[in-house]
Amino acid sequence: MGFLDKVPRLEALIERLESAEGLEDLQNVIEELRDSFGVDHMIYHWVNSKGDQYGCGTYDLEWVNRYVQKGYLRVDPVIVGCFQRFHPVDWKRFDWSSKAARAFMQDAIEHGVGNQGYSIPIRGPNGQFAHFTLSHNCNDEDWQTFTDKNRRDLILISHSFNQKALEFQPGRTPESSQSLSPREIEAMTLLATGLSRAQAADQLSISEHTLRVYVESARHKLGALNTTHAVARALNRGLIVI
Amino acid sequence: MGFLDKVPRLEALIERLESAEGLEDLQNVIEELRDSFGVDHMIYHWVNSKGDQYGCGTYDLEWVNRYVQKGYLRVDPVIVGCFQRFHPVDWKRFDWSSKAARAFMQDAIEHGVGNQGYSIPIRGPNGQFAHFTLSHNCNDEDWQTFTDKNRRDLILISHSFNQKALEFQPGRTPESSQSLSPREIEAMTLLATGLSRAQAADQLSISEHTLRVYVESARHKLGALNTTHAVARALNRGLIVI
DNA sequence: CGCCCCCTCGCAGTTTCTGGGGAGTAGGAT
DNA sequence: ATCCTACTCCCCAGAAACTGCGAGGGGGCG
Repeated sequence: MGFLDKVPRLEALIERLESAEGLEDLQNVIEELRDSFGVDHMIYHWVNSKGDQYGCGTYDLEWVNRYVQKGYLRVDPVIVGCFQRFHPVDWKRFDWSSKAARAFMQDAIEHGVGNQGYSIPIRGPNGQFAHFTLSHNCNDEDWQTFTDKNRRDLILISHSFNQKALEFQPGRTPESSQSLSPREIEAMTLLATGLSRAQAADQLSISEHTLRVYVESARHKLGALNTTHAVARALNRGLIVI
Repeated sequence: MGFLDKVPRLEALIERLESAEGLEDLQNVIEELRDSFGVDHMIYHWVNSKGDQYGCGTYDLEWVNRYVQKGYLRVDPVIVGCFQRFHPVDWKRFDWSSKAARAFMQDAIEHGVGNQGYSIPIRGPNGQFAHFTLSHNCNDEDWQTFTDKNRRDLILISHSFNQKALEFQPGRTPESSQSLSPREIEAMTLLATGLSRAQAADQLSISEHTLRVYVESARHKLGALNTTHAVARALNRGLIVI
């Protein structure tokens, strides 16, 4: 039975996904998902800008290691393309024109990655970014048919998968956020918009000294080392919005 | 017929949504969606870093104006709560404990917002943030039944809606092409974590002068007035993660 | 009533940031 | 081949921010 004839049952798949009990189990889940959709590979890949990454999926371990070791993260058009997009996208629509990208593609195909691919960008709080990707070996027409048919189910699955992955990801849970006083919020917000302390104080019609007290206070509450750090933390915790 | 008996046809709704031809038409679409689901209100609310906001939905115009004029954007637990979350969330799970939040809620209910609500956070490239929200007047049990039943459809609809809204707002991502270089990202990330320039330079094993060049460069690219501003913008646009 | 937090204001010395300059290498793109 | 970008290093002087010390009034809460 070809992969076009598979009829994945969304309900059952999501139920299984939500019953997952740890990162190891997610690996089992993604293999089951791959089988349910009948494609060659399915991958969840989480990444942040520090270069940390976590992934689970059905690629060869050798390829995964090579990917990490060669720093393909900064070359991979799937990463770059997903980062710029909102909606699911076929790999054909990525920019493969650069030399590095073409070399990467050739290397990938040699390591068992399919010639077709479909990736769903996912974004969470605090700039979290991931993508959920399917890869397969087939012709363009079949792939188009397949992705058209399963697009919505895949969106929902990728969402649930990301939620599960976030749950199991240590250190991604928000710290105990002590709230800021109204004045502190105002002061931090103005600084975050680029005003100097003097300008911000002027805008609030208070002395610069007073404003400084608010900023200091906010810094201490946030456990921040300096103003920039405090603004960054306040933004990250959603305490201020700019 | 109560709102629990409605059987919205996802296919038709999304088809209609994708045929929308402008922001004005999106307003029609959201009213049709509201009627299809049989709830009191449906809202799409887009927010950016500068405090600009765009919304369309079925709230009273008076309430919308009041919301903007009173700066409720900075108080609204729906905004704060969605900003910290990934998955759709019932309003009951937001933090309504602060005095400002309770005053806001009372004001909202007096202006026709329902006592129940369900919000879906949406994030796009470059730190774009929005939420898709339903509000209704009913008891907890009915609302739970309704949201459980329609959760998946609403996720898909909110996605398509956001894509459409993005399409019609090309100016939404004006400086999107101004991405930061790898070194600039590293430098900004370190500053955002509280390090001084000297410490950050040390960590990158470069001279402080060089680091300063990166920071300056990033500042110019981001159109920021100072380092704190630049860090705030980079965080908001999802260019760096801490 | 005392306690704690919030708001407001002040001084002074030290460190850091800002905003100009200039200069050279390497790699990719056109 | 040439241009452009990214990366690395250097100087200087003025402006701004940080650190740590202080003060007092107001409001809510047990």
